[in-house]
Amino acid sequence: MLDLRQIREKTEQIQERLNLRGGYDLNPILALDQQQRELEGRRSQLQARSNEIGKLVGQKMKSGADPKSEEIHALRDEGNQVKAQLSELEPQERDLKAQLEALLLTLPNLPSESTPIGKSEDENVEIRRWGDEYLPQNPNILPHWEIGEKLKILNFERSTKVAQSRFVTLIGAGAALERALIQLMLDRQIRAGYLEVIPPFLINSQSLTASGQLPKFSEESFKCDRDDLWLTPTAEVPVTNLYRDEILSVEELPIHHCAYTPCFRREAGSYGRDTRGLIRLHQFNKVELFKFVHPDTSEPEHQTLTRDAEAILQALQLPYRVIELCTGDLGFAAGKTYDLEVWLPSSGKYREISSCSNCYDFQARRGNIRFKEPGKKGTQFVHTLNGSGLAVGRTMAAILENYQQPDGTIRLPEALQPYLGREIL
RNA sequence: GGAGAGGUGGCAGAGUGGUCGAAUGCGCUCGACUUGAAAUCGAGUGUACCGAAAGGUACCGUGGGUUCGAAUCCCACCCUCUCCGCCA
Repeated sequence: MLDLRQIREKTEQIQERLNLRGGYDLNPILALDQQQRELEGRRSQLQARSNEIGKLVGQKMKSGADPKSEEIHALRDEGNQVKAQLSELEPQERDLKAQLEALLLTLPNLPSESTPIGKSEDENVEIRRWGDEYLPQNPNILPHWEIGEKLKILNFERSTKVAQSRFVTLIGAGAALERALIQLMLDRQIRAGYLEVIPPFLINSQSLTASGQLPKFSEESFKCDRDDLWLTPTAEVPVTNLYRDEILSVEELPIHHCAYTPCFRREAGSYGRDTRGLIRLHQFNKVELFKFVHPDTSEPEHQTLTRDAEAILQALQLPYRVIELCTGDLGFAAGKTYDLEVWLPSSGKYREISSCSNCYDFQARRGNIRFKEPGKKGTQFVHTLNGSGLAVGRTMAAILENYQQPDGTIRLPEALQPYLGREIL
């Protein structure tokens, strides 16, 4: 959520930055804001008078005035009049506030000053590349779903029977590999200073609103209708909300968390895209990195978070590149994002395997996550950052392809071998 | 699912329908005393919105209601805890 006061005071600057990500009109918000504040002024004056009357009556009664005296009668009458006026203003004001809130919740975050300007993913900027020396030499690499089925470690067909398309069952070494990857990722991120959490996988609407999935993207998540609970689309949601409505002390910052969770996404609107394999499933595993930081440190924290995600790809010796998203391609809550893209030989392309975003105070404002600094008046919003470290299914896909040998076996990355107790799959 | 208890400030815990944003204790901050510390004593210590300021308004689980006036009374809902049942 953007700061209403900023919208009011720096309208043009904010409008300009919003335009970089597509058309958003601030005028309806400004109009509502003005009406609301005017109404609030009137209402609070009336309220003040009402309070005054209440006190006066109380004082008179206490000092032994006759409840039926004319004086008290007059006060009661006025009180009733004020109340009648209030009962007209109050619903109006409440309604305006709700409208205003609803509009504010639909505005995306502002792109940071340093974000490259562009309309679509075509204008994203490559920042760096790593691991060219690990690009596979084998010319006949099978797509990961083919080799996976051949090795009998992935099964898509039976999963469709059990659930739907876009689900997978991992079998034997496939299941073990998935677990090993999760374990390796967590081990390394914990060593890098992230405190592990396993949050609830079902989350309520308020949590989705705070992190930015609601109200605009409700069609992207699975919902349990009877319970106002949703299947988590990413650990970002439950982890952000761990500290919702809290005031942290400055010494608690920064908070670094890593979390393994399954993620559930409806993938509405992506019919026909990545229909085969592990790339786009309704359910996948992910280890997520998360930071709550002091605003002054969020830039460097973003860099190190990205490096921490990269460290996993490096440990697995998977070639990748780092892309900075342009203004037009930023996610709703993000102000600045680096995507990590891993090399997938079967498609001859780099594919997203991690997305590391600085959301600045956008989520903190929605979730009311603040901190207090001694010597400073009031509270400040924390900055939140998140990144995949990494998407596990896509990592498996990358391994099955990049490490494929001419004989159709998979030579496991060295870092992974201790976890599986073998070298070859 | 059945029965009961309860939701008040960072925590603990008072609160008769009227001056209660809320006693008291703990914690925390500052000051005094002390060579230093502890102990003791004194002062302070919620959040948000409006306002240049003075000040005003809101918040005692949430939403309604009664009343001139509600933390306190009424209604609905939510949540937590205990016991029983079921269950991994």
